[in-house]
Amino acid sequence: MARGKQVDKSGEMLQGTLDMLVLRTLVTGDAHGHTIAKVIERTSEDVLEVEQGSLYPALHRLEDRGWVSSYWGASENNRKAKFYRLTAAGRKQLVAETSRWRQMARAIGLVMGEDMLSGQ
Amino acid sequence: MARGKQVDKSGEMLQGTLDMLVLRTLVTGDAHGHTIAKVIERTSEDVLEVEQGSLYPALHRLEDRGWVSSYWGASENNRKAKFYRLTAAGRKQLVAETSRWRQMARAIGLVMGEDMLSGQ
DNA sequence: CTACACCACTCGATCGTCTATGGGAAGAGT
DNA sequence: ACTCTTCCCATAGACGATCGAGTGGTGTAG
Repeated sequence: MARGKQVDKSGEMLQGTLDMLVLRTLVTGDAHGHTIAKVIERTSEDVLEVEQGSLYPALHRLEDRGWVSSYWGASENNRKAKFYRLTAAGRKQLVAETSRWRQMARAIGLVMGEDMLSGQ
Repeated sequence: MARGKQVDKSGEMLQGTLDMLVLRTLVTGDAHGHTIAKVIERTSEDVLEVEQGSLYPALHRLEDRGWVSSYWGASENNRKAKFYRLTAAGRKQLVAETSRWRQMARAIGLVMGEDMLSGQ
């Protein structure tokens, strides 16, 4: 098929939102990487795809910045797994990123000419 | 000032949406770079900032891909300016990117636990 | 004992954005 | 005439997030 390339894989469009999504997922409780990815994929109705090559760097990034902490434990399937817990700073960051996300989404809606509903 | 860095400039969060915004702006009519940037900033109520270092590469990118065409003309202020026009392929691309944007925004809303209003 | 799902991690490449910098030309003010 | 500001286009280098592909290890089921 003399086709060009399909430029859009899901993740490429909204770079920068993965951290927020991970943080949000951890509000429910501690979780390890594999689970976090599955939860995001499922709750997004499989629209979002979380690649491992994006997930683990993100997790380490969040930990470096002090937004999550980690500890080793056993997964639901009795395997060794690194669990992540949201820190106080992480909660603040989540609030900040969420409000920024809403602001940006609304701004884009304005330009696109929709009534996207500010939703506050 | 012993300040670190402010990680979030607006554009960094939604990488990939600039093309869509530019395309959308051109639906109204041909325009040159400087104007396109102003229109996006204004209609977004100054939430979005369009840096020249992002705008011109984006414009050239869009032209390379055949989504816009360009021609030299005179601006409203009687200055030399390169105008851009949406092509038929550009319109199709805009439709595709818009629907993708809506899908992603909705998916993120689901994960974030909001009722962001699917809006169709 | 083999196959597979689960779990973590890493590397190279790519791509879009940013900051910074360059130039040129019109119009206003001095 | 000169300068200053605003408008307008453009590019270079650095940066950071993502992707694709690959490594390695371990319970569990057949």
